This record gives sequence, C-alpha cells and structure tokens, in this order.
Amino acid sequence: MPGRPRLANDAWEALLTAHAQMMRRLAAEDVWCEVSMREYDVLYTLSKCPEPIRLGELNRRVLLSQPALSRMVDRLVERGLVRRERDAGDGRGVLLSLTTTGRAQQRTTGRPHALGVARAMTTTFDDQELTALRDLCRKLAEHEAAAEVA
Amino acid sequence: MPGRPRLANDAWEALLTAHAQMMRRLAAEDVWCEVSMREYDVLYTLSKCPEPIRLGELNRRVLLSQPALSRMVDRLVERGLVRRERDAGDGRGVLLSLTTTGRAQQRTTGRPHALGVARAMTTTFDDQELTALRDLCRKLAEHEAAAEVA
DNA sequence: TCGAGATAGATGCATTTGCATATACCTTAG
DNA sequence: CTAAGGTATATGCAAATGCATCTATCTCGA
Repeated sequence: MPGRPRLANDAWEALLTAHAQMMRRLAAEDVWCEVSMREYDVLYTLSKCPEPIRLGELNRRVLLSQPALSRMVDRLVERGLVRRERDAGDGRGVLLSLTTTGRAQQRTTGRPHALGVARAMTTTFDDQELTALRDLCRKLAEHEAAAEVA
Repeated sequence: MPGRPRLANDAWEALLTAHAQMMRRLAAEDVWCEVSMREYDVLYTLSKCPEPIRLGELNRRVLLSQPALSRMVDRLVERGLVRRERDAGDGRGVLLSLTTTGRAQQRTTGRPHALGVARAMTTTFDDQELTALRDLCRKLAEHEAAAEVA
C-alpha cells in the first residue's frame, strides 16, 4: 500500500500518460487539415462563450503563453475565423468572438473530432467510469482554478 | 442524464482542463531553472528505464515529434545529461541512457517537483479518489497503447 | 548474394513558441 | 487634474517544433 505522496504522484503520472496517449490518437485522426488541434482548442473555447471574451480570459482556458495566444488569434483573425474588437469599456483590452465562418469551421472540425473522442472513451469505459473520471477531473480543475487566484 | 457520447466528451474535456490547470500550476513552481518541464519529462522517462532504450521507444512515451525529440536529445547529450550510443545489434538505432550527472539532475529537479505534485493532488483528493483517478487513467492509457498497435 | 522495400534516426526549413520587454490605456493617491 | 503605478495586449528575437525528406542500415525473397 503506497504512501499518500506516492499515490498522488502515481495518479498524476497516470493522468499525464493517458493525456499523451489520447492526444496522439486524436492527432492521428484525419480532421486537422483545416485547423490544427491548438487552433481548434481556441475555436472550441470561443464557441462555448455566449458573448465575446477578453484575450486574458481566453488565455486562462488555453494552455499557451499570452504572446503565443495573441499571435495565434492574429492568424485566426487573418483567416476570418475570429473577430477581434477593442473593448469599448476598457481601451486596453480586446473582445474575441467567432465569426460565422469560424463557428462553421468549429462545427465542421468538431463533429468528427467528437466522434473520435467518443469512440476512444466509450470503448474503454462504461458509463459509471466515465462519470467518475469526469467528476474527478472537474474537481481537480476547479481546485486548481481556485488555487491560482490566491 | 447525458447520452453516452456526450458523457464521453465531457469526461475528455474535463481531463484536458485538469491537465491544463495542473500544468500551469506546476510550471509556475520554481524548479525549472536547470531543465525545462519537457526536458524533465525525458530525463524522468529515462530514469525509469533499467537499461538504455531506443529513441523510438522514448518517443512512444514522450509527446513530441520524432525530429523534435531527436534534437532535444542532442541538446541533453551536449549538456552531458544523456548518453547516446549506437546500438551494436542494429546499426540504424541509438541507445539512450542517463549519465551520472543526468541522473543527479533528474533527482534534483524531481524531488521538489514531486512535492509540488503531491501538494496539489493531496489537497484536492482523498486516498480513495487518488486511487480511482490513477486506475481510470491507467486504464485509458493502456487501452490507447493497445489500440495504436493495431 | 543481391536488390527492393522497410525501418531508425538525422537534417533542411518554415512556422510557432516563450521570454523579455514595449506600448497603450486605466486607476488612484495627492 | 496629474503623475506614478498597474493592467491588457503586442512585438523583437532567439529557441524549439513539426513536416517533409534524406541517409544509413536492416530484412527478405528471388
């Protein structure tokens, strides 16, 4: 019976490995010709927002440095997928949202991608396990989100 | 009650979010001055191998493209942390292992890093949850590892 | 034994990333 | 109202990354 710190590290290592394996599998799916996985991450995050969000807010949800994200948004704006407008209430900030094209692209890429995710996860887990994994991961994410404020 | 595919995607999204949040937190820990997180990933993976392994084998466990990994190994060899020798049994391949310095560096970086991981995970989860998360993630990783052979 | 095809790893090159820092704008004490 | 300090995003630049491809070596059937 492993000690608590050991167990904690084993769990984290397992999560890392699972993440890496799944990323590989999903990267191999033939759906990333129009937008890359990282770009999709941005499009998907924006697609979930009912209204425009700040770059900083987007940055909190996407694992990229602020400058890298800023430039990725440049490219997506250039390609007509994302709209970037100055925030009227705070002239420093920008407000980001999907264009109609961007939303369409997100759906076009997202549909087969979601199928791939579902295929991988449902062949591995039953409903109870899926729920357990989802809840554990949400708990971890929320705990970290709360911690970073402090 | 969500459908099965929906549940599968929610679980994956939660895993991704948890991963991203933890990575941010761990990246913020003040232990990455000597080796970066990705370099540590390589050193750690090698440290777990009882004997030298191939670049391709290492590549299977580290989420980097083959060329990127090849060059990262270049740099680690240059810095004296990794040994790279031609495989006597197969002249195309190389065998990688940690040098004494590399092993020491892995420990030096790994100790405080592991503490950070333990801090984050144990403040979030009890033992039962840690075990559940570990086992679920291992199951997913193993399922994917088995799938990629096919 | 030889040559076609397969495999392991390295390299050229354009793109992307992160770090440090600059710029623009906001906030607030005085 | 202003200047000092803070916050949001952008930019310069070196380093790292991925894709395509190359080289070297291995395998195997004729």
